[in-house]
Amino acid sequence: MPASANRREITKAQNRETILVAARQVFAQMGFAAATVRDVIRATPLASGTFYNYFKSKEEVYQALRDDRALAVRPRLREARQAANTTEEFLASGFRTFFLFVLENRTEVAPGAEVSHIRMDSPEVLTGFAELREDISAAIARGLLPAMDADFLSAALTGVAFELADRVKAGADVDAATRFATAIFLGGLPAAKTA
Amino acid sequence: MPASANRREITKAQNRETILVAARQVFAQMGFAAATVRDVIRATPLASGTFYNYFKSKEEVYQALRDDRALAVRPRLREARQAANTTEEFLASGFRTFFLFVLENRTEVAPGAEVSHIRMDSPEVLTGFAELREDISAAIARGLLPAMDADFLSAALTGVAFELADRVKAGADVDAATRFATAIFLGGLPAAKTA
Amino acid sequence: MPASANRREITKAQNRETILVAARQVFAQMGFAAATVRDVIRATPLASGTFYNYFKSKEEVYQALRDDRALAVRPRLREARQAANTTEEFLASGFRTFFLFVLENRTEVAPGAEVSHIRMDSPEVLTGFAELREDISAAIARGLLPAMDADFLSAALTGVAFELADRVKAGADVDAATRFATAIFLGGLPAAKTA
Amino acid sequence: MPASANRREITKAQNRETILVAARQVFAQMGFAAATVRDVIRATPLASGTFYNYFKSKEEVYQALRDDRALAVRPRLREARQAANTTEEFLASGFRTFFLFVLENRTEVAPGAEVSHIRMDSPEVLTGFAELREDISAAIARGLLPAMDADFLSAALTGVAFELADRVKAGADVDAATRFATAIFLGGLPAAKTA
DNA sequence: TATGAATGAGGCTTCATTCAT
DNA sequence: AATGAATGAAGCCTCATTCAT
Repeated sequence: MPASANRREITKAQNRETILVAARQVFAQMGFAAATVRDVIRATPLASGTFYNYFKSKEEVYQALRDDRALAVRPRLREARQAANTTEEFLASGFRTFFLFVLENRTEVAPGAEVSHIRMDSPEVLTGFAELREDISAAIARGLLPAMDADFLSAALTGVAFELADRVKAGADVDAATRFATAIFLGGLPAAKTA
Repeated sequence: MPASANRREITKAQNRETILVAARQVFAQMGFAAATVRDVIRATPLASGTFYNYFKSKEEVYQALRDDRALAVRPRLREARQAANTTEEFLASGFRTFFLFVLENRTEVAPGAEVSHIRMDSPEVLTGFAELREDISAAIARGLLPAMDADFLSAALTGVAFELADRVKAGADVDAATRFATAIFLGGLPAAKTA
Repeated sequence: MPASANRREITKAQNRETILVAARQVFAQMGFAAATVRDVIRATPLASGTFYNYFKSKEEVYQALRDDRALAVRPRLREARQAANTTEEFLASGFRTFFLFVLENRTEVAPGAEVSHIRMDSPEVLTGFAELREDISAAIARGLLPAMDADFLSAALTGVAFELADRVKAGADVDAATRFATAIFLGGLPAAKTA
Repeated sequence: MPASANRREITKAQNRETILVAARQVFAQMGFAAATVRDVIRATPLASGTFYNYFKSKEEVYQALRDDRALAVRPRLREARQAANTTEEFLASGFRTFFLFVLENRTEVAPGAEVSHIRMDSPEVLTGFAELREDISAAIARGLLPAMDADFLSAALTGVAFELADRVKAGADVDAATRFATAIFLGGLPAAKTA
């Protein structure tokens, strides 16, 4: 009965997705620490027992959520960086891709909710950071970037990207943010100087 | 009987401190989301009811912890920045002060615990960010920094500072991190180039 | 699977009833004010959480108890009053029905326990009072009762009924109490005169 | 140091009174069952420990409250009944005195608060009921009332008095209520007939 | 005697999870 | 696989009461 098996597969995928979508809203609304499995279930048409057919805990949902996003953004970032032919392209396309992704995926956050930066060491996320370091090393090898501590550079790029992403989420212009971040790394403060 | 009133005051201050110290350890060990008020109380010689004479919830303790730290680091940062006579000094002393503070205040984190960055909008913390922006604007006016978007610059400095601080906590050298961050903002990647 | 759905419904109804029975005993034994939800649960084979699947608080159980009783006695009182063909029948059958009901439903009260008359304004109870007033007005219209303030009469009947019911619960004869109350309303003290 | 001892006595009496007044308001506002000793203390300028210099529990305060009121109304009722020279006077002055007392002593009740009729068997209250029975027996002996079951009559008078008192508290006219209650006991429904 | 913080028992409630249907 | 009520552990918090000052 392949058709029926198929149907079942589809339902399973749908239920998983239903839970993930609900969890994302709930975590955004009340914050991860305050949210409970019950809250996630309640935001769903499913029964409480059904949750456990898909996830073992809210931590696992959270991991899945982050991994999904990491999986979604990683290829885009990789492609952007690897297609770069100049230092400027390497930086600008990385920042721009990240800002656009953040903008697309922003969820309405309840005022007063925590901004939870839960630790990011799931394999999928760690792979994202590893890829950044790899791409940096490759770019240094290709001559796109000067020789330097890839770990420090990766940290600095990440920090600037995340902080400016917050400004973008708050309404700042993607192009302006991209130009600013790129300028800093290309030439420091003098390069970011207002005309 | 002022002496006796004093004694009471002292005990109260000690109890409050006892709770804060315990909370800091507990949050570091198990992560803020997983920690409970009970866990904090258990890490204390005090009775459960006593906790509620000082804080209403674990969120309130968390706020107090952050505010205490913000209050401690803010004057040091301000002084470092305001004493600067050159662009390099402005950047380097700010970064170095922050890295040293983070190192002094690092708490042993249980492996696998979340790194929770709960929302940072308490007055004390917000004041810290506001002070950074003020100091940037003042530095621009003094000619220490070129004219630019103070909001973006503040975000970029903050991002680099926090990310590199993580590396410092993980064992990176304070001087190396300071030099790297300063070089990036002084002259971009070329300036951070390995000799 | 309607049978299985049925089974569940039955279990639910049984649980609800179990709680109500336990609550009634507990309230009678220790008084409503002194009783706790825990006491009610302990008088039950159910788990603590189960209580909250049925009631939100002891107040809600209390309401349910009173409403159940109000629902049980109201039709009997209505029928007794509406079947009356004489003033005496109207009064006597109302009092007798009430006394008998109270006797059937009396719970052993621990000596020293409060007799708590929590507020009686749930819809079911209020409807009981409204029905009495309606029946009084109808009886006046039918000529069974002389024209008078239905509100005052309703209050007087209620007061006499409840107070004499206490004597009945304490062992007084239902017939004697019924005769006395009826006589008072038929002809005042002279009519209640001992032979 | 008699003056100072005196002063102390006065303060003690004032504190006791302060607590009683606060307790009365609190019980009226939230209902006896929901009220806590803490609530009473909070409605007071006194410290929590001070409460226990005067009362052992909220039950004891409640007793004191009722006893104070019973002590206040009892002589008035006795005097009213004993001064009566006719059946009508006996009834009317008893009811009127009670209604007036209730009106003077009514406390604003929070909507939705329980109307708690906690058990009334403190010595002071029981004495009030005993006095009513005594006065009834004496009145029968004096020929003011016909011979009848003093217990039933006491119950009926009490029931009518308390129920009509509720109407009086709700705004009904004291004279109208007195006339109605008196008429019922003098001649039953016909005597209470609207002109 | 008054004060008010400390105590810890214990009531209240929710929660994650199980499991019979 | 889905359901949703039952479970009871455990967190939350208040409370009555004590007691050092």
